[in-house]
Amino acid sequence: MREPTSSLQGEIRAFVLEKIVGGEWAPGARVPSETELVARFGTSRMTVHHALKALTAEGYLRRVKGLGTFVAPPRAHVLHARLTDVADEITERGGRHRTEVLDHDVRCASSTEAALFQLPPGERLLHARLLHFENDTPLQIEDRLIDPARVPGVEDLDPAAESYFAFLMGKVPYPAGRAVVRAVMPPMETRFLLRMGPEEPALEVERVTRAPDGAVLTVARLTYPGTRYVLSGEIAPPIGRGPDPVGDDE
Amino acid sequence: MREPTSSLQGEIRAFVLEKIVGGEWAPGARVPSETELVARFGTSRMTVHHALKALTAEGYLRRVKGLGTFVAPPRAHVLHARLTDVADEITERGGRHRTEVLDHDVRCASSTEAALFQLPPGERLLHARLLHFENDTPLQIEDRLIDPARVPGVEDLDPAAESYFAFLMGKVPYPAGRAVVRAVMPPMETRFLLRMGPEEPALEVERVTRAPDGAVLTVARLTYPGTRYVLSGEIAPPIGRGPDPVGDDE
DNA sequence: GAATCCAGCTTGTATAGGCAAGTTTCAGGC
DNA sequence: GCCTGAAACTTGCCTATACAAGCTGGATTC
Repeated sequence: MREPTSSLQGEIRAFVLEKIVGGEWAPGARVPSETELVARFGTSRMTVHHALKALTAEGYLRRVKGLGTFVAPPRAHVLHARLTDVADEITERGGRHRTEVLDHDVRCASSTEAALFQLPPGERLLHARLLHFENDTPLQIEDRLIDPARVPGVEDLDPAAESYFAFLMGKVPYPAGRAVVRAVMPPMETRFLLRMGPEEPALEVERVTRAPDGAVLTVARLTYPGTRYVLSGEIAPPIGRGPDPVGDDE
Repeated sequence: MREPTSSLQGEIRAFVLEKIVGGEWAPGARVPSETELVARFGTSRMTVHHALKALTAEGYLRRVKGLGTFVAPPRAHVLHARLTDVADEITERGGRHRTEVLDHDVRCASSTEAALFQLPPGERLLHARLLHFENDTPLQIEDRLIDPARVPGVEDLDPAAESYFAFLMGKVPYPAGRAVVRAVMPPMETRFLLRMGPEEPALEVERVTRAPDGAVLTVARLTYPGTRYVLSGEIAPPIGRGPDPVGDDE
């Protein structure tokens, strides 16, 4: 992470960050107060304040009104793994992507499906099952349910032409949600479709996508052959999001 | 995500964020300039400026000097999965944790290991293989290599008493690194140790942890029984980190 | 001794002004 | 038409000041 020291804020930021990641200031330790840093760097308090506030938002510091600034205790690391469109992923590494539609219908929600979507049972749900190929080798089975009432126009979409991922991204650019990653032994049909070996496990990513208001838009189960796909990402300390990053414990 | 409108910055932030996540302002669209928002909210420019800057750091906006402020194009979603200490994870959900040491020795690095650590071959490496139990049921095999030259005191650690994760966290609180998650069919010995079923796959997390200066500190391979463990996390748009969050493409 | 209050520290927030630096646009001169 | 340059706009950054709100510790008072 390169640190621009071109600005005064950047200088203060680099100074504090270096002490933290270098271990000189241990987690929980007191950081010099704003006025002390003002004296050290000869800047105005606002400049110091904004440098420290930025580091707080990034999870390195913890500030308590009336008390002072402290090095945040890192209790966990976070894996940041990109969940991209499988079509993008394939074309990005120079492959050829093709979609085969296995199932595509509108059904009435079963009781479990209705509970998942927090809808009354019997509500209409769009269901699609797609097989994604990379250079004519199957790479992913996408099993997806969508609430068509919340995603207008999705019923007219041709999944072979435009992916649901891209379509939903266009409709709801900033969704929330959860995902679960597991290792499974898939059923015979899946093994056959993905041309998997007799002992080969599958990596399964199941994700629930919600609109900003909390309503479930879509539930997707993505199945990959274990020998042909891995999930990878960067590791970093947790990042604060929004103006109220603390207030969880203690 | 609750939004405090108690402050003027919070009001402006909520106003802009609501337009973005609500889809009213599409990705790439122009956001009112600072002076326009000043006129609308009747605040000083700095107040508007800091509200917009915070949203930029969180990845919602993109600002170009001389041009204006725009809604950031969300190109991918990111899975934020916490990688915690198994011991913490188990005790947090009320379980009893116990560690069994399978292997614990100092060896000379093989050529592949040396390449992994970017060290000359034959350098001393600490190797440990641990079996973690939750209520006497095996949950994880931890296979770990550590560079003792970079982690002083690690050779005196008793892995059954304190986890390497916690020890390393104390030594290098803010590490960097990468992790890979895959589904595998583990060898016989692993299946036996983890008491896995005959057809049960395993979830494997392999992570490389580096010091802030880039040197590899430790490589860990964590193996879980597929039916007893899943990796889960929140999904959110990518977050900018540091003062230079863009500058990658276009 | 115990409770109270206040001074002195801390951070949070907002204001008003200024200058720098980048982009666009359009008028003017060639 | 083409190039040039200035004006007008944008964001980036810094300063100086002010007040609010929260915590701590010590002096005061009971």
